[in-house]
Amino acid sequence: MEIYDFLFEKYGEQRWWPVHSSLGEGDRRFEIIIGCILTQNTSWKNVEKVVDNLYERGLISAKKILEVDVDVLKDLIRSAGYYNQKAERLKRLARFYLNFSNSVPTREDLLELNGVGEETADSILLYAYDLPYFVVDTYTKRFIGCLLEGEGKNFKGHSYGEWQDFFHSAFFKLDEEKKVKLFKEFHALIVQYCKDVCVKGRKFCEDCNI
DNA sequence: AGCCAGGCTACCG
DNA sequence: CGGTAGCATGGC
Repeated sequence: MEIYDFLFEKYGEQRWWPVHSSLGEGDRRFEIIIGCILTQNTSWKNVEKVVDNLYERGLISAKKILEVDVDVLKDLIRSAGYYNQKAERLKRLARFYLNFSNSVPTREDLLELNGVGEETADSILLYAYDLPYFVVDTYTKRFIGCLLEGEGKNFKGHSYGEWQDFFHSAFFKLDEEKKVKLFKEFHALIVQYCKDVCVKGRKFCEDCNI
């Protein structure tokens, strides 16, 4: 919690989602899901263009994504990279989303989808469905691995679940609503801190006050 | 010019 | 099982 407070004071609220707050409830959630897929191993800057692109064409909608021709979709999401894979993943997620229009998918439901791994599943559960799953990405591993095991290692040999458990157990006392709020913000703050201070390929540890 | 970005799958030993 | 090549674009 001390680390969280430090980061929040340093950077403030991160406001990741939604990108377009004028969307209706359901589409707003779907926009988050789209973002989770598109940003896989891709800078958010490149993804943002695509999200705006889709928004302007009224395609932030599971139904519309299913209707649009897959080659047209590929062209629209081009700048987010891996467009062949990601177009198929968006189609699968759109169908999935409609299937769960009256219920909430579980983590296992999400992981059954081709193109959804642990991080993407947790991002969707946390940011789109407001469920308390801490998201572990490469930044998070670098950040917390450095604090727990020392700087300069590659932090292999730990499973995704081990990293996640560290955060879950640290905040087990909070009620669900507070966890969700904190997990969303904490993860985004860690990303910001890593872009700013724990920059890959360079060592700015002398600038690290944590 | 080269490395990196809010990963996942398939396939290898 | 753990480890890794391939996927692709744009920014710095």
